Amino acid sequence: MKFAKTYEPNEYEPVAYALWEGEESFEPSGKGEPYSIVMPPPNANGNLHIGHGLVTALEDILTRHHRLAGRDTIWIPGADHAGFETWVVYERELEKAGTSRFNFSREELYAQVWDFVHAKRGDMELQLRALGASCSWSDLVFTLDEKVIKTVYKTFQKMWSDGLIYRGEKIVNYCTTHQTSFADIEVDHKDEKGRLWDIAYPLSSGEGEIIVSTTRPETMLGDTAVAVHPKDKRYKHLVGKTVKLPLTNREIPIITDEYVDMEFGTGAVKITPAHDPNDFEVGERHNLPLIQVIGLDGKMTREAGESYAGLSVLEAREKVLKDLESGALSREDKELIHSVGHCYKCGSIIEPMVMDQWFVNVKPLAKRAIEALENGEIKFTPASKGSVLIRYLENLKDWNISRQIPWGIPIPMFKSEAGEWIFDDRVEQETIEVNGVTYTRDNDTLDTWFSSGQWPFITTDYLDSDPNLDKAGDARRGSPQNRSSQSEAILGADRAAGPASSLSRFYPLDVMETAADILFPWVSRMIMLGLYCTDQVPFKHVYLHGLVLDAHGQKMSKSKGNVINPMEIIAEYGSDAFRLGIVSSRSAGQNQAFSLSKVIAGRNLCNKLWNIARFVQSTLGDDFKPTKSKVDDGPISLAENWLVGRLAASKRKIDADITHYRFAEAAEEVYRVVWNDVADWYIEASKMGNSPDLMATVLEFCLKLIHPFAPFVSETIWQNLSWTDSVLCTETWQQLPAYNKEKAAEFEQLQQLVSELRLTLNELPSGKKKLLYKDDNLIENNRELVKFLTRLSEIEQVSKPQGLHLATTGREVWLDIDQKTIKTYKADLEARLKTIQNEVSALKARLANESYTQKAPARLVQESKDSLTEKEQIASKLINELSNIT
RNA sequence: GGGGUUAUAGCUCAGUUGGCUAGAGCGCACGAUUCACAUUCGUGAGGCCGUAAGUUCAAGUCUUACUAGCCCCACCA
Repeated sequence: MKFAKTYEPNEYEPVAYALWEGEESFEPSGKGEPYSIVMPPPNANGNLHIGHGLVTALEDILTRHHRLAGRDTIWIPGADHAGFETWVVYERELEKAGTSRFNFSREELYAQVWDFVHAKRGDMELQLRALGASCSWSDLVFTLDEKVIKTVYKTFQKMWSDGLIYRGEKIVNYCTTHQTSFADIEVDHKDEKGRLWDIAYPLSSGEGEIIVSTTRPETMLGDTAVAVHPKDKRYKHLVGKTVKLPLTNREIPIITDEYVDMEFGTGAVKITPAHDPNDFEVGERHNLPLIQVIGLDGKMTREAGESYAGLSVLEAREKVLKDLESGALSREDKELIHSVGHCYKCGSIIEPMVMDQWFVNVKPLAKRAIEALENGEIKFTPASKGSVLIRYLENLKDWNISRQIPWGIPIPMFKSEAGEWIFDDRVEQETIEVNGVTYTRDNDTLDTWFSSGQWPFITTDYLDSDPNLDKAGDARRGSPQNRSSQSEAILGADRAAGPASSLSRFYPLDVMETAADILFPWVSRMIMLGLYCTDQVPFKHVYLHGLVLDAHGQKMSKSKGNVINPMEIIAEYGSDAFRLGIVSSRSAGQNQAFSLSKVIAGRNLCNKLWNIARFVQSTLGDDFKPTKSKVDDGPISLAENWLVGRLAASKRKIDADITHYRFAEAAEEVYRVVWNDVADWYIEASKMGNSPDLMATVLEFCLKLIHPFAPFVSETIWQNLSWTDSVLCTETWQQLPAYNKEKAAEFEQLQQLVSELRLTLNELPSGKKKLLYKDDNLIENNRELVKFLTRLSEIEQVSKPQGLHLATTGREVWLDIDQKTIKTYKADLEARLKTIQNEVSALKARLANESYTQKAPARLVQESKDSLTEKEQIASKLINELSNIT
């Protein structure tokens, strides 16, 4: 016997995975219609968390399902340099070592982080293997691979030429701790209690004052105006005059702007264009000067005044309030709840800062994306996310792609002394010379989403192959002077020589499966950049999964200590159990709890399957080989005919579920068919007689059904069977033999009989029971089977039956028991009669309703009638039986 | 402020275009048993499907309002 008594996942899983890798089972077959998924690249130097566990399970199910279906399937793995995330980790390492980023050049830092990441890289890939990911390892892409950078620069250059990337001095979100700017979407807004202070600004003329309300008094040092609403009558007479800014005595004008809310505070707002996004816009409209009073280090600048320079923002606030106490602070401060932006990594308050940065003009990109979405070119699961995305795109503002961190793709832009910017990809040089002019490199790096937004066509090498985009050009490098129609040429620049990539057939992707919370930062970018660079949507479907919460529905977090590590679950229950468990009880887009009981159920299913295999192999014998071709070897017994029908129906249901991304339902169906149909009925019945070849076919079919969900146990069994010599992972579906529907229906009748008998026997006192029947061919022909399934001591045909008539079975059968026992059973019978009578009267009432009989479909009406007749018969038999009990 | 989403058994969740008796896993109760499996087998008890109204022959499912929760977006000094 090749099958050990118990299935030990930890023992078999690595063996199965090694087999797959050795056989190159995950490489695309090159045959059939392409099917492609690209993995959202996990952090190269991190560990996988439970969310990755879900991603991997879902994407692997899709991949294996389609591979089994004969598609030319690829699942492209990736590893993310995770720009800012990794940088934060590395900066902490530097800190631990007692040094800081400021002691190294950009090149040194880049090299250090590279080594740091590569030293830690690999864990993540091992963990993906432990999860059973059947991804094509030879096609793995790291987000800093040469081909990534090459494509990203092409895109950058094209966008620069098209005027979609521009240099702008704008107000950006800035973390003074990490000393980098962020995109709007990276800022974490929290409602916080703040204080609102009223400060009197005296008019320059010396007569009167205007009181402004602010939550940030320290920024008044950078005020360049006071604004009121143009319709505000209270201040009409003051508009155009100037005030003397307290503490600095600078004169600033009183202006009007629609932005001001008359209802809020005093209705007069101090305007600090350098440190508030709204004020910045007001400043632009009114040509106000910018005075930067907070530096990039979070300290007050010299412009803030001698006595404030060098103070932190909070220290400056204290001092300003103190200095104002002499009179300008006009009233008691008030509390208010307002939203404050924080760095999503360290929690520092985000300072709006005016900086020179690279921006993407998103309007044209978003417009095209919206059109594609409205045309239904991409289907979303759940569907509502499509319209959510459209709304987001409609309101999208220009995108800051500059980051002041060394770990990332360098921005390929150089500036001359005269302030002229040019594109050049020689980023390894600090200065370059073009036509005798020296240009200096911009030291910033690109926002990671700018490169990962191009992931679908980068990973499939699409730009290197599409003949439509391959318009050879010689414009290797562009400058802003000739920003004409270069862009088309640029993309084709150095492609003409290269061979067409074999992966390009996989673009656009069939499905992009990812977390719902990166719909905006990632999915939106992929759609915009995909359309822009390839003229088509990057994927046909988007499936979004929600957060995996802890067992009580709480978000997992290190601080709460409720983090569940998928590797620990795998170590205890096995990878298959983890996959089955995490996929169950979960629907698209929904944040749902992780339930260990589902993992346990999954483990039990693996055990059940293992034991089915043990039973089958031992029944067939250790040297079994099928004698006939599988298709010809049809079912013989009633149970076999029934089971073949069930398997076919089950496969249809699972196919439909997967097509509609109903993973949990598909997994539930696998569980049901293996456990209930195969183990509980077919295997049990087969103990009373079976067709060996069919039994082998049934097992094979089950293994294929379950393989996408539980690849390890199914492959391990496949490898151990005496008659298989292939790899299950790369198998395709076989046809099931034909079956006889009448025989299948007869088996269902037997099932009903067995169930009724079991129920009745359960209610009766224990002991051996004999079943009597009069004329019943079904029972006659299946006497041994019924006896075995119900544990009856004997089944006999008699001419004069006696004992308890089992009316609810709908058959002429009796349990041979004495009157005394029957009497004890009377109450149960009465209860059952009552239930049936209730059903009868409900049916009668329904059929008495003319609206129902006239308007409901005839099929339903007929069903009601049939059901009524049947139940009335059983009821009358029960009444008859009860009357016989004395 | 805007948008999304959820409410079904003790717990975690299914329930697709309305169709009659609302399902699963785990848990619980009762019973069984040792030759596929105690990670087992059989049986059962648990549900005014959040509240109120409406549409319909028929509503867990559709509509409206309400209540409670969760999530996302947003610059309110």
